[in-house]
Amino acid sequence: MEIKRAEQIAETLEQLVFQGEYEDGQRLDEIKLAEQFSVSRTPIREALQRLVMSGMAEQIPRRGVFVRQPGPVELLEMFETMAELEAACGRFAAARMTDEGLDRLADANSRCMDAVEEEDAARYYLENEAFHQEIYRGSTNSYLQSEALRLQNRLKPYRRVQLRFRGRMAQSLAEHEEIVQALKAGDSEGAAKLLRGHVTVQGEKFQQLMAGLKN
Amino acid sequence: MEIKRAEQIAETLEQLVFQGEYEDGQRLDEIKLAEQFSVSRTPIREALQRLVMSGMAEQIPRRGVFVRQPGPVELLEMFETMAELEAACGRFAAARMTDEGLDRLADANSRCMDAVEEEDAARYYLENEAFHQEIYRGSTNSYLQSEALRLQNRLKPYRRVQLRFRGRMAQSLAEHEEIVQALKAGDSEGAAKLLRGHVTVQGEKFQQLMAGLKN
DNA sequence: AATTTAAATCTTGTATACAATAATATTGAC
DNA sequence: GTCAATATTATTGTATACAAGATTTAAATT
Repeated sequence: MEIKRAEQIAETLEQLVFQGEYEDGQRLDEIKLAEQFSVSRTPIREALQRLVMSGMAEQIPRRGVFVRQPGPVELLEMFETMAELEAACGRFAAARMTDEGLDRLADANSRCMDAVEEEDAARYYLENEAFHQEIYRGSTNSYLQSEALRLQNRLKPYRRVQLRFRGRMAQSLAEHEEIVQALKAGDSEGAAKLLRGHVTVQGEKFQQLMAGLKN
Repeated sequence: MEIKRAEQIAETLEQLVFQGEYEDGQRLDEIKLAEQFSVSRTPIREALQRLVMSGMAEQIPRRGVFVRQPGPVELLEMFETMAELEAACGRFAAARMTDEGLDRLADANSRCMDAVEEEDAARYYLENEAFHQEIYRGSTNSYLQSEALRLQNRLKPYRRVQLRFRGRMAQSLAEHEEIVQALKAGDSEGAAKLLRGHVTVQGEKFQQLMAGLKN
């Protein structure tokens, strides 16, 4: 592993935890990681602290830090919370989005449409992310926006999976269309409700997939 | 200043920043803090990182960390977000709270009532906090609960102020009563709307007070 | 005198050394 | 042979030493 500084190490470790490189409960050995990254324990410890702060690991004093992969229950809770955050963004966005913002949203959605036509799930995943981020931005509340971005990023690896469902992309796109209409109409309640449902479905699909894998 | 370990130092620093001990933009000098706490720079740096992570300070690489007191705009944004988080908690709580939870909520509210009768603002502040936390808990979503607790804690020093408004405590209590009724009735939409309003008023009162102080 | 350049100083970031505590192994008693 | 007590080892947490970059001060040149 190449030499990096603390911040980059934290990012890399996040990626590794996201990718399931470490399993739940595994202790992150400071010394081994220091050797792997060819640095001393100091920047490793800083990176580990960041992992702990972002909820991806747990620290037990004098024992070490242990990766904490969210279980099915916590994931469902996180999806539920994401749905509520997005609903909140939509509520504000409906009342506050500028014409430019609505244009950007329409553009983002048309790129989603392109991805569906190309049946490019990887691209849809990215464009969909951008679409939602445009709504966060539209809330005109940078704190809420950053919180939404944070959780979106945290759920990233789990959202990816649910697009595998047959017809999910097309359905998702149809929901997008409704959401855009509500936002254009300035319908706060409608936008909030639609976004809540849109994201909740993601969580449910994910749960279905997880349950399916267990059988 | 007494000797403490990193975690305690972080807590103490948070308190100090909360109390406005350091003004916005002030650099937190590692060496000076190390001397003040009678420890080396290492635990100080850990504590500073935690401050940065919790958004109470900003880190500029190779320059240092600087306290970041939220301005009026950001505070309004945070109150708005709090309102939405509480609304979300209420939405779930209305559908999920157990009888025991409802009992605890009623108890918490009656303690709020006691505080109002005693005209004890400090106590009302505490009991009110407990009342809201009971609703977070009632959401039966520990992730959402922890997020709500996090923001509630972050807004703590600013909520305190708005209780100074004449009649605010009594009005707040009346709103509580409505909220309890909606939760008991299982009225998700009602509970969400009431809580949103209840918290939004707090933010608005705070804004009024800030505007008043400027004149 | 003002501006630019270079030197010195200060500060952060990293590495290493040490201290304290937890985990493990070893020895002894029953 | 098993359990307990103690010694050993390993690991985290803190202190100190060093390296690299940023800021300030001083000097030199125009």
